[in-house]
Amino acid sequence: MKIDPQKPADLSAQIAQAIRDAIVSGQLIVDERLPSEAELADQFQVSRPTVREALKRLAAQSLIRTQRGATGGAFVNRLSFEDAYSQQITTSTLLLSMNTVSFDTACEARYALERACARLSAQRRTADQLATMRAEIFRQAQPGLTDEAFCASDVAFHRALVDGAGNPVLSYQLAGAVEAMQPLMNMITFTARSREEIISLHSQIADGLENGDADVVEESLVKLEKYTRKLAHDVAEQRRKPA
Amino acid sequence: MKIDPQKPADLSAQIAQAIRDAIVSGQLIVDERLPSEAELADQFQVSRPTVREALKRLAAQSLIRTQRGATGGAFVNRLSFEDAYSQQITTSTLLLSMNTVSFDTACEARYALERACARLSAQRRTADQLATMRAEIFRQAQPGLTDEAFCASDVAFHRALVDGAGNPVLSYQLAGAVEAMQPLMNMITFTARSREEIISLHSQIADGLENGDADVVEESLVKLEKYTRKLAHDVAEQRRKPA
DNA sequence: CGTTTTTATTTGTCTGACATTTAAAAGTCT
DNA sequence: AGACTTTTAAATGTCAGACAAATAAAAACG
Repeated sequence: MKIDPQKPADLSAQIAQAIRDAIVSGQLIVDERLPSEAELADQFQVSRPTVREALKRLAAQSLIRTQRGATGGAFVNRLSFEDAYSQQITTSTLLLSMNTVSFDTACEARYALERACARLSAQRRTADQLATMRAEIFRQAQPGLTDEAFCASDVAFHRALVDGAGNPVLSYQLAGAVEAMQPLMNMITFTARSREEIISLHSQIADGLENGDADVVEESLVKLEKYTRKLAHDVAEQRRKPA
Repeated sequence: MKIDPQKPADLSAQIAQAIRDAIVSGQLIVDERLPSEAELADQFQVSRPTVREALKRLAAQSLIRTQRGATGGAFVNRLSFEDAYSQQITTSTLLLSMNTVSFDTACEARYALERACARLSAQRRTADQLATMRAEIFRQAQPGLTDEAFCASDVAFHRALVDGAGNPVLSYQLAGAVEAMQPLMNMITFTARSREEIISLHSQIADGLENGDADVVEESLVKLEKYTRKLAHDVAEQRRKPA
């Protein structure tokens, strides 16, 4: 691990990159302890605050964890699926909020990905996952449910559908797509009428998964996508002509 | 933006979270300048190094950028698709390398996601994207191509297929799935024979996209998945009985 | 031998300082 | 007055040294 002392600025970024490379290339393995901050400062010929800035960069990416005390230090962190989920969600949410992505584009992507899980989920969903979906559908039908709660339940329903595929890599990849849509979905004020339709389609999906009928699930997802996009379109229309 | 001074450790993490929340919630908008490090230190009642550690965490996630000089400072960064791509790829690669994910699981996820693009890509792929695919197929057929070059070309081919869907959100979500597979693919030593078959399937895909025939594309992708998994299985078999 | 105390190590934080970069302000010359 | 040069101020980048707090091992003690 070497850094170029010629390059002027951002020593901490260079050091972070050097350590990152060492982790990615396998020179540093999971749970291995990095040298202490003082030792790293010596090795890289920089001060301790600079080393610390580098370590914080890595910590922000969940690449290391730190522990205080005598046997403490910075350890190479096993990037768990959970950590990866939340990073993925944060990034996706920001990406959608800070770029002009049309609702249609985001919606299309989300449902295209979700349909990719339909077949696998129809084969593999556990009874537990199916029960979760049924429970969420039940909750969604409760009168007096706030829009936020309805959206959260919607996300939970779709998460269960995705997890039903029994493929953690797939779940990870879709986490962003499903969760990041929630803020966008919140822009649509769900009327009682529109909820009814959505709940009906959710039921069709659950039925399809229960019977292992992937075609029904895919079809219902297509309908759900169309309906969601229509809702968004109507809301946009209303805003244009508020009268 | 407030932090809890009671909680003992990791002030920098709390500060980073506070600023992150301010960005996500829209209190800080793109290209807005944050207060200077000294001012932030005052606001949060901490020292400047602590503030700096917090800022480095945010910089590691491309949430802010910093600029030196009189009118410099930390600015809220517009998270570009490009930045998001590379973060996605890094995270996915690490996730796969640091967890015991079977080749089958990763492969299944990748092709399930890729098939999600097939229909859209058959409708929308540009002539340019099709040309890229044909060019990559041609390259893949060159004798004497190294395994690394073949894999890179394979990735380029699939990237073009995904981008053909004309949905940047979809491209972003799939970047990780496609790129992170490359290290795993490299474990398979492609023989000349296996390349032939892969190239043939690539051609079928390109033909399908050219003719707007999504079914052919999906079918070919299924075949490609099956073939890839068979190759991996054979390699594993050979390793078990090296004689 | 078990419990308590001490000690050493390491991260977390603070203070104060200097270097470097950068753009604006001030000054100077034509 | 206008164009060029110099100065200055503000900000980040870096450093050095110090102390606090946590933690586990070592030492002391009953």
